[in-house]
Amino acid sequence: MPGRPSRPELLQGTLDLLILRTLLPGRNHGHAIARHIRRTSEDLLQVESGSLYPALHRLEAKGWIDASWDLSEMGKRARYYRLTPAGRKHLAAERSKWEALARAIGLVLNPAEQEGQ
Amino acid sequence: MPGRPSRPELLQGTLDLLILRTLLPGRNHGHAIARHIRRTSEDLLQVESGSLYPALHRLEAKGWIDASWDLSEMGKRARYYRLTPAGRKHLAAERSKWEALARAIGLVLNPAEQEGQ
DNA sequence: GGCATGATATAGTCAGTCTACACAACATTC
DNA sequence: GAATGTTGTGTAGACTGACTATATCATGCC
Repeated sequence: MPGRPSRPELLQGTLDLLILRTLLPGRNHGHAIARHIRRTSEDLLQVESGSLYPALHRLEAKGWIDASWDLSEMGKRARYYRLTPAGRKHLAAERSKWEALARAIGLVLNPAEQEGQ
Repeated sequence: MPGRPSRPELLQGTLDLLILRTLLPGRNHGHAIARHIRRTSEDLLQVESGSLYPALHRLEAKGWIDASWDLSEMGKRARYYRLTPAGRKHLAAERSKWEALARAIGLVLNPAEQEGQ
């Protein structure tokens, strides 16, 4: 019986975005994707395997990425994922949705101090 | 039987933050809180009542806000909410959590282009 | 009476992240 | 050859919280 989950570190939906972005320069496998996200976020974002793999399967099912087995740099079998053309488009769309959302929330948190109530 | 929900506009957890922030200058009622969020976000964020009221009850149950009945500017009965001292602290904490998260995601989306892999 | 508006509320659905485990393959070491 | 560590993938189950849809009530107005 799994214990009490503390509330999610990551906001729902952003993980897909981070994974797709990580795959933009080229193919990669799950473990390395998680590592890359952790490192580029300066250890702020830690993607656990219980979030990572369901997300990868989800993205593959939707056709944003495709996968094939290969060997990792360490010589272990690993599943390499790659952005599909559709995934590339989707990434661009999700990215601007994120920018818009972050900006909107920023507006509420720090309003532009217009006059007129 | 409720229909198919399109995916959430808002990311999980952010609504609480927006509500608390809206109450920072002073007390307000639900309808007006939603209106304020919509306006200050330039209509990007639309909080529906099915999200709003559960969130208000949740925040009240946690002790971040308290409530009393009164009359709105329009002469209708309305439930006015006010930040508690604990809520004020919680807002500050949530706010910096949001800033950190947004920054972390920004780092992954637009890495700082350091040399070295 | 009928209708629009302001305001609060709840039921039920669903997506997605979390914790906690499990497991396979290989290398190293004793 | 047994134990151990590392790399890598995976699943089960719980939980949170936002969504759609709908209901209710009061007031003002024609």
